[in-house]
Amino acid sequence: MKIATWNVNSIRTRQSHVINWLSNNSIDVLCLQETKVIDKDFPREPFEELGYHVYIYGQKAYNGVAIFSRQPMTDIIMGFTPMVGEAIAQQFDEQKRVISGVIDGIRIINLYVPNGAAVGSEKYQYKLQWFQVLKVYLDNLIQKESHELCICGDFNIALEDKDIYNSKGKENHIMSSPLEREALENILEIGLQDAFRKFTTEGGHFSWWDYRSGGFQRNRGWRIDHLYLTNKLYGKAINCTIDIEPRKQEKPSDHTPVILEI
Amino acid sequence: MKIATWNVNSIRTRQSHVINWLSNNSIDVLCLQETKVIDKDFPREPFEELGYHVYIYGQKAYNGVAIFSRQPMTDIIMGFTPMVGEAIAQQFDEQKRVISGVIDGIRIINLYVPNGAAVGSEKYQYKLQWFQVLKVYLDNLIQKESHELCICGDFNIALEDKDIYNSKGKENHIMSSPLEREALENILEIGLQDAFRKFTTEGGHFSWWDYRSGGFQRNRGWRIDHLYLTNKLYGKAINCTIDIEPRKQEKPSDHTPVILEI
DNA sequence: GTGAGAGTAG
DNA sequence: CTACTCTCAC
Repeated sequence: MKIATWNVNSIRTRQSHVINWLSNNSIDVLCLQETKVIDKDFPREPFEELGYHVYIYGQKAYNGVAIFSRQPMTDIIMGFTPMVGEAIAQQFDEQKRVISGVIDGIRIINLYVPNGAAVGSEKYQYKLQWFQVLKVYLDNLIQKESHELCICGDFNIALEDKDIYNSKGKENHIMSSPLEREALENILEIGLQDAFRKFTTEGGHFSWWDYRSGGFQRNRGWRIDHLYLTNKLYGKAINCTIDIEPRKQEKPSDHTPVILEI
Repeated sequence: MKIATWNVNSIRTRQSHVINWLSNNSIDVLCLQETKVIDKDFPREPFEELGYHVYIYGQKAYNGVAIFSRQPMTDIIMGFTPMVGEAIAQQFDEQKRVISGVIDGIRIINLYVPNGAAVGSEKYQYKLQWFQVLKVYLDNLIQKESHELCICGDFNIALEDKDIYNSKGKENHIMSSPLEREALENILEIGLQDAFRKFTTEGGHFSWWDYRSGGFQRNRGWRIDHLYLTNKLYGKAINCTIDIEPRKQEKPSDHTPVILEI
């Protein structure tokens, strides 16, 4: 079984890219971020024609997440609210960043973590708070269910310096600042491990390259798209790779897919 | 010799359309309207590579006119000001709608007449005033020079009911109202004749179809792009046709070229 | 319906 | 650098 995560930066603009990629890669579950479209305008049909069940949670212009699954998923959860209650989550769920469902006894949680703009900014505070809500979400989920977890998506955080093309001078950069890393590590403490790092220890593997100043051509990338697995599932992981082909194409997303095989 | 007029609705967006069309049609002079680009960003090179001399008079976002000519033109005039003086023309030349040059003893005057929005509106008044300035421009030009004239472009006026797909209910419509027609007829009184009407008398020939509500598919068009000639030149006219092929293509301009052969 | 630009976001 | 929304113009 192959589970992939891909920030497509607009599903409408990237429709053909995603179709081509799915046609050439036997993906069972694809988690998408930054679909940037309200649900009624989401192009479901082309993906349903490819044989996928389509679960979407979108908004206008920004954010938006979706899961495509060959087999139907169960127990779909949209946003934080069902797990943490309106009191805490309602304001956070104005931004559509979380969708989850169960397949083959695995709960897949697809996240689009806030970018955070600049360290210390209001959006940075929002990002850190968002992780606190995510923690409550996961704690409550674990109390209710006993599925293995695959928590994946665009985390907008590189946990280690080797996940950044040139880590020098980025000690307090957005996506690599200590507070962000702590926030993510705090999440992982519930018992999650980075699937990619089971198979690859060296640095220089990236999943995102800034559109600006030829980031991809110069390989100035960051590894910020991740698949985190609970213990049993981590044990079953056969492979985890980054496919940079989609990033080489015409009008690509700035992210490229990461694929887990179990 | 073939002289054509074409409102391209953005030369940058229509670059390939114009290149293809020029490659397949032996055009000596092409008058363009609505280039919608400032002079420094005008894509000169592709047209110069096709063998044309490029004369441009543009502005940001709106309006903008240009002439491409196989042979160099002389006595280029940009805007109204050189002919009517700043006092009258300066405000009108904020909108780049007039460019002119001489080739083979013919002065070609390329016009993008204001649209006028709605009858009675402020823009309608502007359109009528603009014709008064054009009259002064032509009177002064005729005093200075003795060239035959080819006055062409997007006139945003259909002079006769048969130039409109369904003239009923358009008695006081923009582009066909009596005051607009009078304004244009007043210009023609200096001794100009419609080249298209030398060869075709029946109606139902159009040069513009609204993008909205499938105007082209339903052939709901208007003939508002014209080539007017002084007597001697009118006598020499061999043919004048509308080429609707460009309007059939992907992402077309809402106008299609009109070609004069002399 | 289509294009350009300003503003916003990443 | 890319994508979206909004406004304006036609």
